[in-house]
Amino acid sequence: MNKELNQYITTCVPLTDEQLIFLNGYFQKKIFKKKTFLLQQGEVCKFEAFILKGLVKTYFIDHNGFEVILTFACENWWVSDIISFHEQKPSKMYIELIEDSELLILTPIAKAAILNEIPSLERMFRLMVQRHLASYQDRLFGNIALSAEERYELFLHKYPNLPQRIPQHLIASYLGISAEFLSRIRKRKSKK
Amino acid sequence: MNKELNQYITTCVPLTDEQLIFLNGYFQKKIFKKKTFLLQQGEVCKFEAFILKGLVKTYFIDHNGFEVILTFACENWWVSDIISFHEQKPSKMYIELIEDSELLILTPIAKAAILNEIPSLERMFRLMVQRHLASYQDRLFGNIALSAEERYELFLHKYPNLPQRIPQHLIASYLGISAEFLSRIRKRKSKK
DNA sequence: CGCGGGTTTGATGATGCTCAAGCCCGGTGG
DNA sequence: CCACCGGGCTTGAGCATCATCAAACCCGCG
Repeated sequence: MNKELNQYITTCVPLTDEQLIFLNGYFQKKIFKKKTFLLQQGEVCKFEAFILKGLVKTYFIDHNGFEVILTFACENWWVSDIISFHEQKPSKMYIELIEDSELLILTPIAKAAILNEIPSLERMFRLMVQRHLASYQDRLFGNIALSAEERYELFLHKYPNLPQRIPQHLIASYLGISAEFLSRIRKRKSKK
Repeated sequence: MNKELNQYITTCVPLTDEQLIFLNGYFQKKIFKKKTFLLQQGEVCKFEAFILKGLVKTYFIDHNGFEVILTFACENWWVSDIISFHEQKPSKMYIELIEDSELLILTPIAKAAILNEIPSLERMFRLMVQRHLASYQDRLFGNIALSAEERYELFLHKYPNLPQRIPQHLIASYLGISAEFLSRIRKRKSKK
């Protein structure tokens, strides 16, 4: 039984203790070193993972070979290539650890088994997908409507504890700007 | 019974004729004039709509009062504010018709009734959300990794029949550029 | 101690915006 | 039927934002 997972689940769906026990049995706790790839471009994503400890980035590679960060995920978030996972098609995505991490892994078979037994869990997974959707929607809007500096401020405000854990150049990539320009933004800020 | 809807559904989930008949009864066919708002900022979204005919835009308003187009949707697509609809929370979005349109409207109550009777339809709705997710993901990547001209080419390539139906300045907004700049891109293109 | 990855700084240049004006064209009223 | 209007598209000039490249710097780590 895992406390964090249970807490997360029960904020989405009310479940009995028996159901929680049943369900916990289908997750595999695994530990990974940083810089490990959980998924590489071309592979089919075979997991949804709940993060107990650590920090993960997901990204695409652009046509100059540079990373474009799609998401960061840390404690109490899910990480996966949702689309590749559900359609069992090759992914365009890389998922790589930024920190040593501890994950609860859910395979497609395990997920099917759980949902078969506890159909109301559909709700939790739907919420998970919706949260990702909302996040992409906000970021797309931000990237179009906001300046780089405003995007940075927003990022600091939304994720106050993350910036210390993430190298600058990755934050820059997430914001859609060059590492050099982020450095200048920070300099301007510190002068006030 | 509606042919287009049935066709769409059965490519997602195999259903019996009885199920299709049952299900069709829960959709309301409605006709709207262009420039009608299906949803405005602050309202709770009370529908998911399948488009039989016509063209719709969804957008946010930025802090200068300009539209930022999130999506276009036309025949055989769904339109809704997925998040507002499911959480029954006020939306940040506008949904407005670009053309006179014919829609099949599904209310939260009707959706619940259908899913209660035909649980396997969950799959179709999950696919709908996933397609939106994939689309936002691709656009976010494109907006970061690609130049305005590349984004425009990609748009023409992905939706070859849409550009004729959509005013330039809306396409510009969708691409995240000014109407003037799109005009220049088109001029450059035509010179080749 | 030296190495290497990350960050900073400067100089230069491209991309795309803003503002203002003109143009084209379909719709509307006289 | 024409004149006028208004919205969308184009064009030009000037400018802001942000990228690129190169060099220096910083600092933890082997």
